[in-house]
This record gives sequence, C-alpha cells and structure tokens, in this order.
Amino acid sequence: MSKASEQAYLELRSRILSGELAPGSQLKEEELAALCGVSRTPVRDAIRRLETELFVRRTDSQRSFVAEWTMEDIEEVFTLRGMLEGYAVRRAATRADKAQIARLRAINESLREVLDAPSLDVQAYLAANAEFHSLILEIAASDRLAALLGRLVMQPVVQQTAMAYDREQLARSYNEHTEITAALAQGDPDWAEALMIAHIRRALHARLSPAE
Amino acid sequence: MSKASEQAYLELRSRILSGELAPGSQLKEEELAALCGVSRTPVRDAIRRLETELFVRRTDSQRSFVAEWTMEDIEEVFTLRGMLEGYAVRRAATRADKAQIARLRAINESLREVLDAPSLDVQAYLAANAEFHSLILEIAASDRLAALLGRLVMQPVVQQTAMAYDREQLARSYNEHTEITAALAQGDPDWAEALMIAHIRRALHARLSPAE
DNA sequence: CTCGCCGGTTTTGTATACAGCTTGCCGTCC
DNA sequence: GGACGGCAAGCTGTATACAAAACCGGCGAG
Repeated sequence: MSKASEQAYLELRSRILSGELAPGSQLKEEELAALCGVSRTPVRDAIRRLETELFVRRTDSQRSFVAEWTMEDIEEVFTLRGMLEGYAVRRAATRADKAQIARLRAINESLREVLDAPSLDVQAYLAANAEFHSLILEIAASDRLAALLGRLVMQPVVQQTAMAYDREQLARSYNEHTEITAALAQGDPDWAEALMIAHIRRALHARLSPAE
Repeated sequence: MSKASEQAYLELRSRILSGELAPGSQLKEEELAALCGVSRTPVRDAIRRLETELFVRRTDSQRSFVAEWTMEDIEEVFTLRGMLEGYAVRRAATRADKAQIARLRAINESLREVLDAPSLDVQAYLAANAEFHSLILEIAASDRLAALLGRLVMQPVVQQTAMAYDREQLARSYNEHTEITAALAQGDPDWAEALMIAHIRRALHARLSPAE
C-alpha cells in the first residue's frame, strides 16, 4: 500500500498490540489522523483493513472499537487456524518440490540460530516463523486460501503469543517445524496435517498459560 | 453501510455476478463512479469490500480486476466452506435451544413452499437458504467465525450456484436442511457436521455439472 | 421517577481537487 | 534493429470541505 495508508495501518496496529489503544476503546478517525500525521482518508483505509483482520470491531452504526479478546475467542481463532493451515499443509504435501523443501530447511536453520544465540531474539523468531508459514502457504498454491489465512486468522494473535515464549517453547516450535518439513519431504499429507494441528494447538496452550 | 457506499457495493456486485463486468476486466474507480452515480470515495469502499469477499483481485500496484474463477478455485472455496460451516454447525449442535430449532423449522417450511409453488422462484429459495445458514451461524455464537464465513467464503459462489438448480436439486437441498435441523435438535455435533459437509459438497457438484 | 422527544455536538460519509505513481508509447542512441 | 530512457496520459492516493447521521444531554409529560 502506498505511504500514508500503510503508515497509518502499521502505526495503529502496533499501538493496538502494545495496548496503547486499549481493547474496547473507540477509534475516532480524526483523532487517529492527528496521531499518525496523515489525513482521515488513509486512516479510514487502515481501520477497514484492521477490521477485516479482526483487530477492530465495528458497530452497526459504523463506529469502530479496538477488539476485545476473550479466552474463547482466542481458542477459537487457533482452532480455525488449525483447520485452515492444516488444509494448507495438506495441499503443500502433494505439491512441494525439492527446491521448496530446501528453502523450508534453510528457514529452520535460521530458527535454530535464534535458539543457539546467547540472548533470545523474539523478533527474529517471529520473522523466521512467519516466513516458514507463509512459504507453506505459497507451496499450497491457492490464492484464495492465502487471502483467507493471511488476512484473517494469522496476524492478530500470533504476535502476542510469541511474546509468551521462553527458550524451551522456542525449541519445541523449532522441532515441530523440522517435523513438518520432513512430512512435506515425504509427501505425506496426513502426517503433515496432524503435525500442523498439533503445532498450532501447542501454541494455543502456550498462549493461554504462559506461566507453565 | 450508508447509502452511497452500499449502493455502489450492490451495484458492482450484481454487475460482476451477471457478467456485465467480465472476469479479468479492470475496474477503474472513476468509470464505476459514473456507473453508480456516486463519487469515487464510496466506490473505493465498495471495491475494497469486494476485494475481501474475493470478487475482486488487486495487483501489486493497486489496480483492481474482476476475479477469475477456475474450476479449482470453485472446488476449493466449497472445501473451505465445508470446513468452516461444518465447524459452525458443530458448535450450533451443542448450543441450539428449542426456540432456535423452531425458527430453523419455520425457515425450512418456507423453502418447501418454494418447492411446492407451480413456478420455480430461485430468488425466494436463495433468500430462505441464506436465512437458514446465517441462523446456524448465529446459533454457533462466534462473532469471529461469522466474520470469516460471512465475508469471505459464502457470497461469491453461492449465488451463481443456485442459478444452476432445477426443482430436483432444490428438493434435495430442502431434505438436507431438514436433516441438519434434526441433527441440531438431537444435539449431535458429529451428525450435524457430516450432513453439512455433504450438503455443501453436493452443491459443489451441482455447480460444476449443472447439466447432470 | 421514567420514558421519550428534541437540539447541539461529535463522528462518520461523500464529493472534489490536487498530487504521485504506473504504464505504455515513442524517439533516440547504441 | 533492438533496447533503453524519458515523456505524457491515465489511474490511484491523499487532503480537505461540506453533508448527513448518530450520540448525549436536558427537559417535559405521563
């Protein structure tokens, strides 16, 4: 997206994720325009986009609020992600070629580097993780599925989830990625799907009880 | 949505469905604004909305085109719908109360009236069908799931599908709705889900080979 | 005391002008 | 003859002013 619109989107999303724009609070276009240093028009675009990504809720009378997430909401989003990404990886299993498998392995290598580093770089983890999942989506070769998943289910919760990860969680996540890659290399859709669902399920529980 | 924006949306969607705006053709804001008798602003909103509903595809450089649907695309959308609506009806099975079941039965009654009428009113069928599916979504009581399904998977293809229905297809559809209602009345999620998936699968095949 | 109506105020929707980017064509240079 | 570069036209992005709709307070009637 072009400059102002993208800027407004990133600005607002980051403030929502950080809690600066608290769940339940109203988003007023003019106020946000001032905040982002752009006019109302790109802010409107950004709000609409955040709405489709479930960051923002809209009342029947067109007023926007920061979405509030209950435990049930979170669990459900993970369930949906499980179904959709499970389907994606199932498709990927019958389509992946050697070069793509190699790229997946390379991404996993960079995940391992994060793991082996002396200090935990969660942002680097997030980047490599996103790359892994979106490469699988690319291999699945379905624009429509990508549109669904990319826009709607992945972004909102993943970022906050990873914040709750300790080194052990990261290690498990890395192992799961390795397994999924193996399943894809074997071309086994059932195996791949089961692993992906388990992978996402574990992320859910890490999210719900970070203390454990 | 308020007047002009909604009007533009409905206008454009109907022209896309009718083929007047052909798949692959470029959507130019100014041109469409003239077509709908509104300014570019609401047209932009409408295009963005149609984009999230997969009616419209957007290039990397922000130009919009009417989406082109291959057989594979259609099959895949039905698969996704099956997963998501299957999940919805599964949730509904453990939540529906007597009043809601009664409403589902009432909707099915109106479907039967369409069936028994001397001339086939496909629009009336569509209306009642949409009501049935959205009531199930309501019973499932998940705003997020509703946001996903309502916006993204249902609309694009359903309308064209129903056009291909003859009276026998309508009768089968009615019977399936009745069965699903029974499964919900029993509170049996497995049954309900299986029926829903079958229901949607059959719609797919009616869509792919209307001649049969 | 409650309910509903009414006006000011706030917030969103729409139109329009202008700016910036993309694209495709045409001419020139290698 | 081909390719690269620049120029012009067309389309989209952004800002802003004005219109319409929704909210909220207070006031009056039942």
